[in-house]
Amino acid sequence: MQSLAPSPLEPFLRRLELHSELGDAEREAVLRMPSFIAELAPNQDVIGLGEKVEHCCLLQSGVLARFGQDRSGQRQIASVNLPGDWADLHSVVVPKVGCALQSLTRSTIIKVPHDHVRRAARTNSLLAEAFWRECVIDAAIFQEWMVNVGRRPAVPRLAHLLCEIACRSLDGPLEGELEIEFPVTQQHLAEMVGHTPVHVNRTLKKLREEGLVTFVHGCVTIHDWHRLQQVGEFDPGYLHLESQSCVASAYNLDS
Amino acid sequence: MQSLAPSPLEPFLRRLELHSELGDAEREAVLRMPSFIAELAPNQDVIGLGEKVEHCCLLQSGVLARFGQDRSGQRQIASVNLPGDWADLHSVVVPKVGCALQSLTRSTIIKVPHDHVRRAARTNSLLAEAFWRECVIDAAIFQEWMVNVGRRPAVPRLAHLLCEIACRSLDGPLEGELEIEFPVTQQHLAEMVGHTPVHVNRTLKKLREEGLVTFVHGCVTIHDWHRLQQVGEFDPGYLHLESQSCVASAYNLDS
DNA sequence: CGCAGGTTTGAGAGGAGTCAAGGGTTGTGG
DNA sequence: CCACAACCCTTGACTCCTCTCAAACCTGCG
Repeated sequence: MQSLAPSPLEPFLRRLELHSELGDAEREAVLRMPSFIAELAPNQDVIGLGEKVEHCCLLQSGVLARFGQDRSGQRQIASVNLPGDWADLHSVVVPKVGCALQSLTRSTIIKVPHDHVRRAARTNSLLAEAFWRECVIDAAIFQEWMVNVGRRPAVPRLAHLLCEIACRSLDGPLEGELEIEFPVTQQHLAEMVGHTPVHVNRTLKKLREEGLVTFVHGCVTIHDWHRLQQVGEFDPGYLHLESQSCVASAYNLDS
Repeated sequence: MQSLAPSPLEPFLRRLELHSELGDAEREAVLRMPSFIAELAPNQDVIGLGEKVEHCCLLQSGVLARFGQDRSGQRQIASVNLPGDWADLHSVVVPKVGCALQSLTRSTIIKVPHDHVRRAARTNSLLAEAFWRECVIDAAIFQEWMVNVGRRPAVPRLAHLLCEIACRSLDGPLEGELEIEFPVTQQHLAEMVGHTPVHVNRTLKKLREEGLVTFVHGCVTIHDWHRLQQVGEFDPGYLHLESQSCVASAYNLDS
């Protein structure tokens, strides 16, 4: 790999390469995409409900959430983005999605025009496949959330969420006591798990009293990772964090 | 378009073309993919939990569901497939997904080896994009389900589900009284909306008493489409059933 | 200091789950 | 042809989880 000028897209390229084998051509294509940095205040719309967008957002720092809402205005967060995520890569192929995208905290994003992403994908099929794969992994996380929201009672439900956040924030094998920056409000947690803020508060209290987790000012302290994982029925497989865990023999199609 | 030998994949090609502009090369590439028909009894696994697959399934007739489960074995259906759906296209790029795929009723599927789908996508970037787009639309439906399961009380929740099924089964504008084949049990409905079968039964009773829907032996009769849509807070936009509703200027990248 | 936004706690109401029993259909085997 | 089992649907009574409403308490900030 030859050295390229440092690009703000580098961490995002690394994310792609976690799941897909890319060659120099693909790497260059990604790093050459034009990008614009934007700062976001907390609770600021990146994409409004039903809005049609022209570029996609990569999250550099902060927390973003995609959510829908019911008629009464109650919001349900369908997914959360952490630094390093291609937050709305899907909008490249479906520019008008029913979900809004909002910052939960002060965040900085990198905007890349759809045209360039699409062109890169059109001229480079391995890259197209990598993008496609990222979107599918995203969807796998939704599915896990569906199970969480649809089936688990409050305590395991919140535990599961916190386990996921821990795995996605930290890397490497987790163990013992952990501390995670996750600067969202209990209101936000409620919107993620499909409960009311009041009930999330009581659930957090239970988790605290069990000596499992403390959540203060958006700082999550997991006191016993193993036991929390038990309680949350959490198995990190669906996150596909293992390098190449899902790459399907990228180069074996020499026919 | 020149005439090609009739292929069982034709309806699935049509589905792709609903969302993506394809040329003759792409059409041929799809229709030339080898395919194997398989029959499924009700409640038969197509893909087991955590299994790794080598071909993807297109649903010709019947109903398929993708579901996860919590530790106690409670199942949550994350999505339902109706005839014409590329049921697990996503498995082409992520062959090991955490969700199982099962038939809910007697079904017939068409299996296409991953290799061939992947090869078609690699050699034809418009097709790759079309596949990617299908997966993203799938995910948009998950998101809507998240809102449904996470936020709506029983009656609107079930109403919303039935509205979606109606829109996806029938085509054209809906109105007045409708009848839909949806041969699943109340148990299955419960797994879709995240409730118990008993509670689904009571909810169906309410819908019936309101004169909105009758569900008998897997046959759904919607007595008042407009009002059901109201009750279910249903807006079909997310299904992307309008032709070309999400195609992003497929051919405007002549650079 | 006073205000706003977030957190904590309580009391009461209501929605959904559980357990259990009875009723219909369908299909199979005697 | 009938008996029986299996499966699904239906209903009731009771429990429990979560929501609602409301008040108090923090904490940071203008």
